[in-house]
Amino acid sequence: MKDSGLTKTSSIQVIDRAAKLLNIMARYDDPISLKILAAEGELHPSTAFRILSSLIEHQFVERDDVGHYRLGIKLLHLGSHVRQSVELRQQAKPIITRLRDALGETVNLTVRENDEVVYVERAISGQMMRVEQVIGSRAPLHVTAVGKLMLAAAGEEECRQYAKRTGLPAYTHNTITDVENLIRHTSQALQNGFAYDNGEAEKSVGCIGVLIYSSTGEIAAGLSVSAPLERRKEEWVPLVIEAGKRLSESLGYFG
Amino acid sequence: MKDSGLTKTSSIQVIDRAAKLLNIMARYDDPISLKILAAEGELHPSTAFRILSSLIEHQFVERDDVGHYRLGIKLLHLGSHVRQSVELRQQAKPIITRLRDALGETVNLTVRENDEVVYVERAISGQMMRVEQVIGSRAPLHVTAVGKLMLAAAGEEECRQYAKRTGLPAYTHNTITDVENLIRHTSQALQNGFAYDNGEAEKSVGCIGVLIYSSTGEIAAGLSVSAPLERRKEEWVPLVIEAGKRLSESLGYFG
DNA sequence: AGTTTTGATTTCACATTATGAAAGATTCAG
DNA sequence: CTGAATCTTTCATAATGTGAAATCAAAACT
Repeated sequence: MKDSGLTKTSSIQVIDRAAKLLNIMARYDDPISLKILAAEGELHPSTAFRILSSLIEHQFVERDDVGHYRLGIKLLHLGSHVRQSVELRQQAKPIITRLRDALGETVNLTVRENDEVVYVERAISGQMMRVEQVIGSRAPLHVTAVGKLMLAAAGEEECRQYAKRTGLPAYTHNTITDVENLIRHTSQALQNGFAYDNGEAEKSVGCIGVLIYSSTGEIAAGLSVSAPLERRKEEWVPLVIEAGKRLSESLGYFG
Repeated sequence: MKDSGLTKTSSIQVIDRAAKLLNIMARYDDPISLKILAAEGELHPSTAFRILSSLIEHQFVERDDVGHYRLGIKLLHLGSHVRQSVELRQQAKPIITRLRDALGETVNLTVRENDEVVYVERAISGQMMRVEQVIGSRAPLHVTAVGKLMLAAAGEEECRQYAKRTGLPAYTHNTITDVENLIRHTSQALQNGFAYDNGEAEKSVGCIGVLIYSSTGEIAAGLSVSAPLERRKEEWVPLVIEAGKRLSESLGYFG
C-alpha cells in the first residue's frame, strides 16, 4: 500500500516507517506508548508493534516495564562514531578554507587507512590550473607528503614492513622506491615537522604536508597544500605548520 | 528467503539487514564501497544498494563523491538524544544504589512530565515489606515529595495554575487539596532543600525527596527514598540531601 | 471485587513489497 | 582505448510485511 502517495525515490517502506517511529521518539523526553507511536506514525498498531520489536532486537529502541518505548543505546554508539568523523571535518573546514585563501592553492585533509591515505575534506584553488583530488579517493602512503610523515611516525620497522608489503611502486620518476632512502627521507621530514611531495605521486605536482594530532596524542589526519611544482613556495611551510598546529589544538592536542 | 535460518523472534528482515549495514559501517573509520558492504552484509548488491538509498534519504547514511558510504548525521542527533537520558540514569544508578544500601529502603529517580512525575530509575529495598514503583509509571506532582519541590521551583503562579488544571484530587486523607496550603507547604519545602510525602500519594507510605539540577541549573530530576511511614526516619534527611548534591555535581551543577 | 473498556499482542490470509537475476551504465585499471 | 569491475536500474515473482480480527492483559470504573 502507498504511504503519503508521493515518494521522492523508490524508497523502502519499512525503513521509512522505522525512521518515522525513531523520529517520533526523539520528539519526546520520556518513553511513549504504542498507541501514541502508532497514531503519530499513522500505522496500524500491529505494524508499529512489529517494527518496534525489530528495532528493540538491534538496540535501536528500548521498552520499559510498562511497555513504553524510547530510543535505544545503539544510537548512542553509532552517534558517537559519527561525531568523531564529523568533528574532524567540521574543525578542519574553516582552517582548510583559510589556508587555501592565504596560499591560493588547493588544501586537502586526509586520514590513513592501512597503506593508503584517503581524502576526506578539501578546499579547492580558484585558479584555472589547479590540483584537485576527489573526496573518497586514495593514494599510497609513500608517494604523499603526509603519508611519508605517517610512515615515519610509525617507526623504522613499520617502514620496512610497508616497503615489503607494497614493493614501493614508482608512480613517477621522482617516486622513492628504495626502502633505505625512504626511511632516511621520512625520518628527516618528521624531525622537520613537515614533508614535501616533489612530483612523487603525480608528475609536476608538489605538496607540503603536516600531521594532525588528536587529544590523545595520536595521529588523527594529515593536512597538505598541493600546487603545480613551479608555483609551490618554500615560504608556505610555516603557514602550513601553523594551520596544522591550530587544527590539532582544536581537537584538544597541546603537545 | 531466509537469512541465517534461526530467528529468535519474528523479526523484520529489512530492519535486520539495515541494522547489519549500519553496524558494518561503524566498524570502519572511513567510508566503504557498496561491494564491501554487500559482501560483508551477505546481501545482493542491488538489495544493499536500495537499503542504503533509503537510509540516505533519512540521513542515517551518507554517500561521498566516489560512491562510498558512511554513517549519517541523523545518528548523531538521535544519539545525542539518547545520551541525555542515559547519562542521567547512568550517573544516578550508583548513587541511588548506595543510598538504598545505606538506608535499607527503596530509592527512586523521577523526571517531571507536565503535571506528573515519571519513575525512570530505582533501587529496591531488600525488605519483605517495601515500597515499589514500576519504572515508567507516573504520579501527580502534588502528592509526591519531589513533585511538590518541582511545583515550588516553578513559582507560586504556576502552582495556582496547576491547582486549577488538576483540581488537586485527594488520593488519601493526607493529600493536600487546598491551593493556599499547597503553596505555603511547597515554598517551605524548597527553602528547606527537601520535602516529605506523608502518606499523601498512598496511605502509610512516606518519602523524603530532593531536586537534581543539571549543568545549566535547570531541574533535571527528583530523587527520593520511600518507606512505610513507621520506618521513615528524620535522620535520613541529610543523607538524601547529600546524595542529591552528588548527583547534581556529577551532571555538572555546582550552584 | 467484579465488570467494562482500552491498550497490547498474536494469528492468519493475502496483497503488495522487496528481492535477486539480468541488463545497462559508469568507473576504474591496465 | 579497451576490458574488467562496480554501481545502478529494470522487471517478474517469491516471500515478506500488512492489517483485520481475535485474543490476552492491564487499566479504569462501579
